[in-house]
Amino acid sequence: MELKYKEYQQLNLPKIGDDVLLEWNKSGTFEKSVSLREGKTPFVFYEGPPSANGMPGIHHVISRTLKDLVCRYKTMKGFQVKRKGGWDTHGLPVELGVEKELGITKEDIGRKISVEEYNKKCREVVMRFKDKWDDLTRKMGYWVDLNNPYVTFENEYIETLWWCLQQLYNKGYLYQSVSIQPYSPAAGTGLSSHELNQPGTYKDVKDTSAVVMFEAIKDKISAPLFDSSQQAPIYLMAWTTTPWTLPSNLGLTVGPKIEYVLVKTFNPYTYLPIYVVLAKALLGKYFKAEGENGDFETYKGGDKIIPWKIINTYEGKDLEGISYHQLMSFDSNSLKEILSITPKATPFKVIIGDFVTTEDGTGIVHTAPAFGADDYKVGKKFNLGILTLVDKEGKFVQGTGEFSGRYVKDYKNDPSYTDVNVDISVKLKKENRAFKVEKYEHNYPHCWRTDKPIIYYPLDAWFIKTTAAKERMVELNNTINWKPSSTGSGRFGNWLENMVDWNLSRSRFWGTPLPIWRTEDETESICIGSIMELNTAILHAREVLGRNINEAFVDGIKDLHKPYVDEIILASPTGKPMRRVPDLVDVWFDSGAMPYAQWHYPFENKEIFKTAFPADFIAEGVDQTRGWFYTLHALAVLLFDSVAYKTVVSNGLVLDKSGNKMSKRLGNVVDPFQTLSLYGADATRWYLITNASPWDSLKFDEEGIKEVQRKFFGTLYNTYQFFALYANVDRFTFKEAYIPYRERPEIDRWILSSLQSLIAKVTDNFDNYEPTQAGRHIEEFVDSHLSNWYVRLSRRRFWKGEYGTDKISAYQTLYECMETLCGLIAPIAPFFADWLFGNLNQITKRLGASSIHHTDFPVSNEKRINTVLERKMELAQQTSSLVLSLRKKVNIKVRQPLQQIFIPTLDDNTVSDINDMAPVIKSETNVKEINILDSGNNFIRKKSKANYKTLGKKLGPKMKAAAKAIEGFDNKTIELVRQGGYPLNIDGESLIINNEDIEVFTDEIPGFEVASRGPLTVALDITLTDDLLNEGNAREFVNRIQNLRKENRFELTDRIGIIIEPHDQVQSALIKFKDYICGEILADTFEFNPAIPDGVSIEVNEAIFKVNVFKTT
RNA sequence: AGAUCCGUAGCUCAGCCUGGUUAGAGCACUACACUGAUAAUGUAGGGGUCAGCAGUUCAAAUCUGCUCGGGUCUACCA
Repeated sequence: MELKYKEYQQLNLPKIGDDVLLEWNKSGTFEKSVSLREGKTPFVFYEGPPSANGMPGIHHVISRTLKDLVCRYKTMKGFQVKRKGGWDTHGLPVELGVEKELGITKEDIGRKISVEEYNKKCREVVMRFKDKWDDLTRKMGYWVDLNNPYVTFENEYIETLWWCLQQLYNKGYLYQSVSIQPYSPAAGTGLSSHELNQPGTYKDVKDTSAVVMFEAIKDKISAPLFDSSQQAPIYLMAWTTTPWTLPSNLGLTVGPKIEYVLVKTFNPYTYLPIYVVLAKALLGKYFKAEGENGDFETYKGGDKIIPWKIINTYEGKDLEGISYHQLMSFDSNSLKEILSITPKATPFKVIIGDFVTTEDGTGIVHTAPAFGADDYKVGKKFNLGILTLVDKEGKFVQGTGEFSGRYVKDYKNDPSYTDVNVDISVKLKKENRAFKVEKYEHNYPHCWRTDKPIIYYPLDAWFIKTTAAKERMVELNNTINWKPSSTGSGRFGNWLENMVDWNLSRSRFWGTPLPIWRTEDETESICIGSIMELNTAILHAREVLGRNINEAFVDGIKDLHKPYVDEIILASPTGKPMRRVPDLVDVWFDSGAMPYAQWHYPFENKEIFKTAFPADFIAEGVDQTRGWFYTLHALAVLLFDSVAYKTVVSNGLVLDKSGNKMSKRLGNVVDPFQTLSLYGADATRWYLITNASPWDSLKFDEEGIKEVQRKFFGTLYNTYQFFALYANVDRFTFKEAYIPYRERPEIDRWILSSLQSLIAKVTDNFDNYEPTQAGRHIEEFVDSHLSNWYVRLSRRRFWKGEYGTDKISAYQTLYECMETLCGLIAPIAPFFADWLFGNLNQITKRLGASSIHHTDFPVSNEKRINTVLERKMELAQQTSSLVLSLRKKVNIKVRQPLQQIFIPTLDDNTVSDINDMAPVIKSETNVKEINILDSGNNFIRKKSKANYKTLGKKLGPKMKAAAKAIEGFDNKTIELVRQGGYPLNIDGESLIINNEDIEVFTDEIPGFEVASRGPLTVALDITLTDDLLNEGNAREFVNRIQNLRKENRFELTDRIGIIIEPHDQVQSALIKFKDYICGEILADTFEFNPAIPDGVSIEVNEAIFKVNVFKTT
């Protein structure tokens, strides 16, 4: 039995996906697509590791589609693209999940459950949904190596991380310091930003706020202040919502460009005369307008209106360096104490900070370096020192006067708690140091576990000195191709500009331990860079410190996690014991180091690494910009002075169809498995890619997938079905010689030209990482060019006539289009492409590949691109469309032939174009003649319009008048302008206008109904002669019989006989067109019989009569 | 608060870079038509202050500035 193209009942995309997937798995299609390119230029791709402790969502499908299509495309372009999968396994989400599951909190770890057991649990949980992920990966057609993934908790992986850390340590980039972090005194623990971003942590609360007055000291620097005031002291006013930080105050920060004023007034609590300094913009907050320049002499304490007067104005930077008296002095915050902590500190002065605003407060910021990140930063910059007068339980330390031991907030749910902030404010009021005390409502973060307010608190942490390489990081970032580019220059570039050192420390349990050991006095420390180094050091320590230590590790360490590493004691060069610092490193370090750690570099795979760094391409969600994209970049620059990736695509979020973020809470999460099984991977992928640019957020709507399924895949599938139907009849298997392009009919050359143009566009878009545009171009081609024009117009060629050159040309052309389309769509719709390719290639064996993914991407043959032809065809389409609209208007169906149409045109090119396209237009619109009314024809009325583009430049303001004048031109004037140099009179001024300055058209033809679109106008002659009516009846009759053939399920090639009941209205037409009719309906016998035995009633243009059709073969 | 993306028909999106005449397509709705591939298609209809305001210009959906609304990221503030 000979091979036939498979024909199908209906399109079933999910089934196609399943079948193709089965084939891929059986034949190792993915592996082969990589091995086939052995020795070719590598295209390096990095997989950002997902965490398998949560279920995959639909948003994972979009980013993975994007990654997959690029890798598939590059493979087809001849590169070898290895794709190593990976798993992110450490980190807080994992730990929080385990805590929740076990019903414990962080404090219980090490008490209720050993660290060993806890980490064992984490290790189990972290791969909980690996199977689900692998399943999704396969079903969505994401080709990535699942068999040899990198896993961040494995010893080899961690060993490379240690190596990286040691490199940084040796370069002096790894250091310990204090950082100000969110801290919960109630829970006794620092909080990560992740925890702080839990819903409900930020609450509106009312706190006691105070505007307090710091007394300036008169000296050389402050002289400009004192020049204008003599009698009363001068105070710098600052505002705080946390009065408990005031004893720890060490500075006052002003904005360099903010305008400040010195104001003479009275203290509203003590009524004493004072001078105060504050931002001019905030005067209104503290002083009533009526009091300005009031009478200072008559003022009495208690008066409602307090007089005030601006004495002088300063810029922030003029105030820098002014010293002031400490606001609240205790034993614990004496200068002596400050200097004992920071020996060369110079506190109690005015400093400059960019972060100061005039939105709230006074424009002068009370600065306590221990209790705010900004404060700490400027404190350090201006050497203020640091005071931490509150301990980790949240109470004042001893030596802080009457406040000693008091909690700064009610952390213990103490019913007798009194607010220390109020007491501090009262004390300051009494001391003439408060200007305004009031309740202030603001948004403040709370600990998600205890519901108590957090404070910002200095905690020890290890840092990577990323700021040391800032310039280089910015420089190298400029070489990275960001999609979209705004993310690179904006979000990412901005982030780099404002970079701070990378806080690596996490005080958790399940993560990569920081491999630093140090002596108790912190004078000696080492950073371990490999397992071997650690094992040697373990044994060395036993030599030096005695045989009773590290007993469990004499055979080497088995697991680089806690608690084991913490049990190891090493010996310092001077023979002192060293213990590991307790911190783990930020999980982002794990993933940022994946270019090295995935290959266990430099312990193994040095050669592979050389060819696999940096990446040519990575892609993740835009939320990774300051996550993975940053850590990859930072480490590559610090370790290798290189970028980590050359191109990065950041895709946007997937929202639900109403534009809301998908969340479990709202219940609007889309289950990717369900989507894939319902619509298939191809339709889902195609929808995700073509609906919106990857970086725009996508409103996910199933209706959109249905549309893609129906419109794009349905159309392409139908095109194939059509082809298969007739190719099987004619036994077309592409065995005939390829018919040269120039010998093919115009319509074939046209679609082939469009195809080559399409290849060029698609290639260009894929090369520029614009898959959305690529997909949309393909859609356009399949729908409006291939299916609804080429196939539609060529239909007859496939089923009529001899199997000769014209027919073979049609088959070859359509085949080539479909085969090429397989290649073009393969990156986005890999299953359908392979399925269609298989259906075609199994019969013709044109390409020696078993999968489209093993072929080369189509290359555009520019010689075949005929833009003139493409333009002409467009004109034919438009003309046909206009004629059809006219037919509709006068209600004459297309099956009724009409005699002629008229097309007025004044452009010689259009004349020849229309003539060339006449056969197409005639057959499509069923008219006999096309009459072109050219410029020589004077009986049509010409109209003119200004060419705004050319005239606007010349005329400027006179444009409007000119346009109006031009619209009034008659035929004669238009002709004069076309001859050139016509003087147009506007406002008494003569302007020469030429042919190119006007557009001439005509949209009416006397006596005819016309239709226009743009410059094109068509008129239809609707005169119906008897001949035309007869032919119309004949064609109508053919249509009815064809429908009957179809209803009776006759084969395409079945010959029939026909008996017709005579009917006056159509009889003559049927007789006259008998040959035509028989030819169309494949009838061998054709007879009339008034006594028709049986048959069905048909209706031809209101004539109703019976016919009987029967097979004769 | 800063950065960034988005705002065009009931819905999904083009057009904006490079200003120009009547702002387009698909979906959905209605009617008619075409079809021996079609769950397709064609024609017609309704549907738009192009988020708003101001500026530049002869001319603004398009360029500039501001405002508003939505998303995301970062930060969290005296």
